[in-house]
Amino acid sequence: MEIISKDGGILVKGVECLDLDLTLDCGQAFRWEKQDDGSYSGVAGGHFLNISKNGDDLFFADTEKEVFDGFWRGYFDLDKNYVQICDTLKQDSLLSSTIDSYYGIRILNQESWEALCSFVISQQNNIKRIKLIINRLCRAYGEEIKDGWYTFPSAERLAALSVEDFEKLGVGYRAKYLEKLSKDVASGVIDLEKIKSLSLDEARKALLDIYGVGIKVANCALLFGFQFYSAFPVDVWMKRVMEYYPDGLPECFSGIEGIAQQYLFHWARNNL
DNA sequence: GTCCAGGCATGCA
DNA sequence: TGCATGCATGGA
Repeated sequence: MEIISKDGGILVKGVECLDLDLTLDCGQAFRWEKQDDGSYSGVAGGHFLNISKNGDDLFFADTEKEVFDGFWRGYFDLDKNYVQICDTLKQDSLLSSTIDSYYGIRILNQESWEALCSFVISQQNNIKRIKLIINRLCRAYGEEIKDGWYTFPSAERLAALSVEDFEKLGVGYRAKYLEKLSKDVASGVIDLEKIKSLSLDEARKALLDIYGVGIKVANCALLFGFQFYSAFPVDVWMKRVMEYYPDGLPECFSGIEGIAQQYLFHWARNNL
């Protein structure tokens, strides 16, 4: 991997196992929009980004080196060896064919607050509508950092909202969960940074104490927002996949269960 | 009109 | 501990 400053952005050469379509539009992040030229635009970590891929070259448009090193490099998990991970996972026969079909899915290291909120909204909901709601939330309460592009609102900002305010965004019965979650994170009753430092089991336990967070939402948040690659979310799609693993998960998933899960989730949505 | 979606809290046994 | 039920909304 070679990193070059070019044309006001950052060019990363030699990026393997990264497919933008599969990674940015697979139901782990909800704020990326495909552009007519095939690139993706979105906001994460308070930064706007347009990203494009040409062969093994990845281009971060209008991006300073500091922001790339400080945020995007980690967000796209560029320092993890996904080629090796995929080789390991392909010891499993179902994943072997799945990875061949959908090569290049990565885990995005999202901010814990955004991930937690997003997956509370995701429950008993479909991906299209999750995106719709989160878009409304950001437009209403986020900060406009580029024309038409808004940040994900902070817990402090959302702590000022009432249950009715959330309901107006169309979140339905989840409004009461979001209202309490926002206030508790803003006040420090829930400390997301501390949860990051815990073991997987302890972190999961802490998330399960949150009103509106069950085992599925907790595991999604752990995987996508707290960097626990062993978290293995099981939703309605993954329940169907689990019939293929009656004896439990294979040994080769160990430590990277979450990455295996992303491939299986994608396979299930396209084949079951 | 009916069914379903990256489920959860609640009540009851 | 495990299971049934209600829950908001919008797209298919």
